[in-house]
Amino acid sequence: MDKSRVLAALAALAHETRLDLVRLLVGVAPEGLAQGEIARRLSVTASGLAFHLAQLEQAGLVRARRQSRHVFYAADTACIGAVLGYVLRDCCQSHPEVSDCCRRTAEGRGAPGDKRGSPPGSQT
Amino acid sequence: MDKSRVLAALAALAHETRLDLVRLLVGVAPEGLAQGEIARRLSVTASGLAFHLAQLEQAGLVRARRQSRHVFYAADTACIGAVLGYVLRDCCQSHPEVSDCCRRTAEGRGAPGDKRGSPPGSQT
DNA sequence: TCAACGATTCACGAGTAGTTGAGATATGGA
DNA sequence: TCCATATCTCAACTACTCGTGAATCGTTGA
Repeated sequence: MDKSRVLAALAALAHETRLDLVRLLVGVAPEGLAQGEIARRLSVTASGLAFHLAQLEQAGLVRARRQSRHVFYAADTACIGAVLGYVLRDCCQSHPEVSDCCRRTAEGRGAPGDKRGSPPGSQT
Repeated sequence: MDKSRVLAALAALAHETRLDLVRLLVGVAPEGLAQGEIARRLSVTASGLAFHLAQLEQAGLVRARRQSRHVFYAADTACIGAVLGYVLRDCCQSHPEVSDCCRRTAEGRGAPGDKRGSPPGSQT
């Protein structure tokens, strides 16, 4: 897991459709879903879906598997975890507060002293 | 921490210069560094740095603080952790393998059965 | 007030991402 | 073989991002 792979993965995740794709595919991992079924569930066009799946596959976040006329896409849960772990360790040097907030948010507990209820500039 | 904030944060992180910025600023958190000092350390132009810092600040990943003629930028470690935690929980539904790989990578242990030494299509 | 310094903003051009529709390709069944 | 279905590829277009240099703004100290 090197820097360029992590950058590609982050760029791949930084799009609403692809984040939805990852959410959907992680939910059905490790079997995955056929492209047509994904298109139906997320209401995206076939060509748009192919584009986004290709991005995710190139970033290593999902893997494709042909089965007769269908192509099943499955989330690569190990790769997704490795990307998050890389950001935690290499970019954040395992900073205690980063790790702590990550764990708390992941456990659905939120931050105890969450001073930033709304971010500067992102409120509507 | 809603979806649009996470998307903005991921997009902000998905750039080499900004990932370097985050690494640098997390390393000196919570004090932060003045913009000129950051520019020197990372060898980027002043205008380019201002652009990237603005991206990071808008995404909530760093915070600016004026001190006389200097503007100090500090990483918002809680926000960074929350973004990672959101991806773990909301997008990956706390999938055990994702959490596991994340924890292992963050602890520098790597994955035990890492079948993907190199990703499909990202090797040079 | 003035000069020096740090930070910000602006315009411009190049490159890339995203969306869409049309057509091509591959597979399975009648 | 023919048709229906599933997936892929391509071109065209729009919109955005990024890097750069110049100009501008704000603060400080003489």
